[in-house]
Amino acid sequence: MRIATWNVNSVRQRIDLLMTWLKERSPDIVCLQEIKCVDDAFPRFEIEALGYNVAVHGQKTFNGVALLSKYPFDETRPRLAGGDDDSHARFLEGVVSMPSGALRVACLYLPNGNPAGSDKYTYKINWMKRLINYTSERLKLEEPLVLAGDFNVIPDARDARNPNAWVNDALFLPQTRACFRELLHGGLTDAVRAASDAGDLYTFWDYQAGAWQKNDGIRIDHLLLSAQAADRLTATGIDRHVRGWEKPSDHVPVWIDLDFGSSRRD
DNA sequence: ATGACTACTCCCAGTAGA
Repeated sequence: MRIATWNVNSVRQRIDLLMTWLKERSPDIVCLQEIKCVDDAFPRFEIEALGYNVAVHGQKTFNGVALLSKYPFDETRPRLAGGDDDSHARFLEGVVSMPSGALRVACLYLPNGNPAGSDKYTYKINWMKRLINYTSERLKLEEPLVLAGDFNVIPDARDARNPNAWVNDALFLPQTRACFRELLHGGLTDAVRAASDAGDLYTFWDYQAGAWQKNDGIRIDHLLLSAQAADRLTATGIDRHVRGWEKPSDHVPVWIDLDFGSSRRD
């Protein structure tokens, strides 16, 4: 079972690269962020033709998330609990059935939060608290659970090529990192970090100032696993070569393999 | 260095991203 996350920065601009990458990496479940379109404008038929079930939670212009799955969804649910006045399309949960039981995947696009000290930062921190509450509820189910998406959090100095450039940024402020640690301490494993202590595991390079050419990257796209998922982890990967393709997103896909004992990659 | 680049939008200068 291969599960991937990718912030595509407009699915309509990225559809050709998305199709190429789906064929190359053949993930079973994909979490997409920043699709930047309403549900009806999502290129669902092309993706369905590759054998995926598609669930979309979009909005006009900004944000928007989607789930693709080769396994049929038992359930999909948009929106993160606790935000009655939150109109941003940033969260979509899906459940599929494995022989051993349910597998739950939450696709999320956590707010950027810049500039620090603004209403946007307050919104980010409140959103993280809602995510912590959601996680503590779901962990009670004692199921395989994967939180996958663009967290807009640099967890640690080794997750940035130039950490000093980010010290006043909403992605790296102490309060942001404290919320992320609280999320992990609730019982989640950062899959990429479970597999490697290396630096240079970046998932985002800015379009500006030659960031890609200088490898001035940060690691902000994550897959966080419940114990029942982490016990099945066999591989992780970051498809950084996709950043070098023509007309790339500024983020690249990140993926994990989970062993459920009977699917095609186990 | 008030920058740089990309994508969006009642179409094109302003907003957002990170």
